Amino acid sequence: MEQEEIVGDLDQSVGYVLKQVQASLHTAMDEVLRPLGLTVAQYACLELLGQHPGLSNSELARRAFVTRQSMNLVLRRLQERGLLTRPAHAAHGRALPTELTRAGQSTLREASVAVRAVEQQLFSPLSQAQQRRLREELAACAAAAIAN
Amino acid sequence: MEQEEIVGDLDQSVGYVLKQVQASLHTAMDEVLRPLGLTVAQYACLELLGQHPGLSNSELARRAFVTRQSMNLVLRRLQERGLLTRPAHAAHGRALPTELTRAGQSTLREASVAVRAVEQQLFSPLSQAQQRRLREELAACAAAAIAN
DNA sequence: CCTCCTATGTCAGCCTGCTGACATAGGAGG
DNA sequence: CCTCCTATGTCAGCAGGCTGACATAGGAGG
Repeated sequence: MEQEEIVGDLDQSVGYVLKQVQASLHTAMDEVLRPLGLTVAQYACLELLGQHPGLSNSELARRAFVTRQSMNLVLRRLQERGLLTRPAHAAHGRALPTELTRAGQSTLREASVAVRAVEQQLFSPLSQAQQRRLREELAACAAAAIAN
Repeated sequence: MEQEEIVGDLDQSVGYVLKQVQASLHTAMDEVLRPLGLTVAQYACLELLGQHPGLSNSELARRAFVTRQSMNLVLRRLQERGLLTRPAHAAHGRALPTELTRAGQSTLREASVAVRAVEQQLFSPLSQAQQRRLREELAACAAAAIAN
């Protein structure tokens, strides 16, 4: 229908290409997570808790790039499914430290394997060295953006 | 509150860092576009039409990484504001070729300048050569993902 | 010529994420 | 000690995006 050889200026924009790859990643992740009954946001939450047990709702939200309110809903769903536990009352401040249950850890392991495969597939056009450099350069941009 | 020096495994994931940068870009774009009364999706639509006049709803949706239904709503809003025009009836198939009005082109120019500045700022930690290589490598991944 | 098959535009309903607001807990500073 | 100030959790309301569905236009293939 369209001549794809005609390369517009948008393909010259780093931001557009970045969005393109991110969209591909999100779609691919959604496809492999759906059979496990997980959304991408829910998976992100589990992965964060797997690597940093005891994170609070707000802290999880920041690291998953969503608001506290959205993360709150994610946590509630996962808690209903028995994948994680939160104390009813805060021991010290108001922050409620969250932890994975056995079931949560099990689900996370399954999901993590699938997502890792997806990621590996997506970045397969690049060598290991290229992937590492890509990650470092993107991390530099992210760090600068936060500092700003 | 948290020791940021502690680097978890997630920061070793290209996908996570990619998401981080993309989230920063989206937030920054939203901030500069809001004063112009535009959402990120609306800007994307205008930019696509500026570079490829006559694109249909479905084609715009694909290139903006949303569904036809979502793009349809975006187009309707922009049309109400007089920023673009669509024929009431299709000349040939069912596709309705969309074009920017003078007002649309004007708004696009303003927005485009602002967004370009944001992008330049975000990727400023990288040299021109690094940015170019980054874009090419990401484009390679995107192309492979589509081919798959 | 007639029959699939695909692509497009559109409607309805749902879910998710965000903004705005509020109460509360802890710490900083006078 | 009392007063801001910040951070957190949570509730309510709203906008945006997605899935599912339908009708229609055009082309492919027998």
